[in-house]
Amino acid sequence: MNPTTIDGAPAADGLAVASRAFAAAAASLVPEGEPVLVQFEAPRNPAFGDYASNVALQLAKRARRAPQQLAGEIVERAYAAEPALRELLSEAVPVGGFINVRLAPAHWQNVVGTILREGADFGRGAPTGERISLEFGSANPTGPLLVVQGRTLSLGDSIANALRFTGAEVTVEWIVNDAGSQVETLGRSVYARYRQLDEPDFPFPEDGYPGDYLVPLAERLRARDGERWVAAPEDEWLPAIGRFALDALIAEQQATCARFGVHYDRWQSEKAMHESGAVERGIADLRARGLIFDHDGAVWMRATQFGDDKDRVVVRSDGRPTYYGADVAYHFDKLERTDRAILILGPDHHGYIARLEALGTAFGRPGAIKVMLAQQMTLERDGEIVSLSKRAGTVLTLDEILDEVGVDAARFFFILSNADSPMTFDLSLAVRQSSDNPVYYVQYGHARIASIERKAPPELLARAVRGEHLDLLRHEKELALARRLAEFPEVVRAVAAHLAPARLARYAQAVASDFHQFYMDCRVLDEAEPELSVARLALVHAAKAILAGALRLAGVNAPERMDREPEPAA
RNA sequence: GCGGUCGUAGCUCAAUUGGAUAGAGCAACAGGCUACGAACUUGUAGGUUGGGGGUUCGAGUCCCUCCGACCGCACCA
Repeated sequence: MNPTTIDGAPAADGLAVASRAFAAAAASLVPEGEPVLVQFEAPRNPAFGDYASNVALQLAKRARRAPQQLAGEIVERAYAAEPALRELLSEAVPVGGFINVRLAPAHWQNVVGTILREGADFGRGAPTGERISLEFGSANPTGPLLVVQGRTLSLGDSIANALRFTGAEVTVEWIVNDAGSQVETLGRSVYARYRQLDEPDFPFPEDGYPGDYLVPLAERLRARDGERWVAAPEDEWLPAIGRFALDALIAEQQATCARFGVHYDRWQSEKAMHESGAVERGIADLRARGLIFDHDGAVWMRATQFGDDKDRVVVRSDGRPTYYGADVAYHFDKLERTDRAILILGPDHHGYIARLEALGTAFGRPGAIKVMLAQQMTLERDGEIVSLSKRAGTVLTLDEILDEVGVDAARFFFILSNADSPMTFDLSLAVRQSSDNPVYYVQYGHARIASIERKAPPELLARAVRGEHLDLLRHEKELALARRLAEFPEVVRAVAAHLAPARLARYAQAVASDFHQFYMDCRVLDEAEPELSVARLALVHAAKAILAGALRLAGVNAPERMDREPEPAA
């Protein structure tokens, strides 16, 4: 666990000084042994101060003393040894074995100054050189993206942004399942729709992809090729139409991703991996490691060696690689290019986790592959559960939802809960475009600040941006807001470390809430007090930068103004 | 049957990975605009964290065991 640090803090960082002083004091109170590491964390309850250390609790057993008493002595000795603490801390109190620390206002004033200089890059990590592959989305290319995939896209893109913010080099990728029988099924389905344009009774394949969404494709096919496939033999039209449909649907999926603000660095074709020999290379690597055996004419991977419940076929007895075989190759390739690979899979791929993570170990890189599961999403409309099935032809596409609620509301909503919690999406709420959606709360905060700045005398704003008079920020609400802004770097790091974008959304809400509360109590523009106005303009300017930064990581716009739509007549 | 994920306020979800009195939003109730945007804000109410046991200074979090929901158990993808 890493001790809490505050980015951009001045050299005489109160927390760092306190940390060293407490460590020295604690060390003098316990018998010789391992060095004492003092960690601070922000307590949930603000009444316990800005930061708290549990060092006394952890040392209690070693020192054979009551933690409460130990904490008291650590504080005493630290103050005696480090007089500067009296300036840096406004208080340090032992309570219940914890040591609760409150930093002096100057600390938070300095944080505001730092944010003014660095903007939304406040706390951005220097490049670490770590290369990470992040795969998510990857729907079958047999239809449009559905609402459910919106969740994965939002989660994945926010995680990618957070990882990049912390200094990692991220490759966002999508595997296109363009090999295998589903392409033929797709080709037959489109062919049937194509024939049905003239012969409504032409039979639709039993296992074909139902719904009307392939009809426009069939029409495009006829516009392009006319009647040429009607009399053609199947071995001519099947590959041609399969390819045509695949290309069209992939392009459609890519367009939806782009509209949703999700950019992919790599669209990896599964077919291309087969054709380039990549699959054979990956399997050969495993064979060289003694993890492959032949049985019944097929090629098997010793998956049980890595906790899977049975060994897995990678090449069928007819010589065609399995889906897992392709994944062996894909992850062999990922690990050659990057230091680790993260995947977000849908709940139906659940049984696949062990097999995929095992590949990291198999390739000699234990822990290098991490699979996270996006739990199921239940859709609800008017209090009733909506069952959506691609097979049954009842679909709700991501594009349809975006038409209804817009990209911002959807992106924010989908990261309000983490991947591992099952989620219920209330469609009637979304369709209402109601201000219930928390994204408007955050955006409103940003727009409100923009409005203040439009109203502010330009020379005052200019002085504010230069960070003048920050020492006037002493009001409780001012300091509370500044404290919140200071958390930004650590929040983003936590999002990246725990792959938990919900924290980003929660944090954005907290910043907006602290701003709104400040706004109620503290007037920013006050002609009678120009210097205080400058200080407060500086604070809200910093808050605006952090709000914009958090929203940007979530893929959401930070508007300068918001226009309320008129309430629809009842 | 075997295995996995999940179970937190009426609803939707959090909880800094083992920390203090489990928090937000929505819904409910009662207040606040002749000053910078009321898409805001203040307060009230709402909980045996599915049940039980264990580990320890300390458990929503870790272990065991029941209950329940979902999912997986292919030479499909």
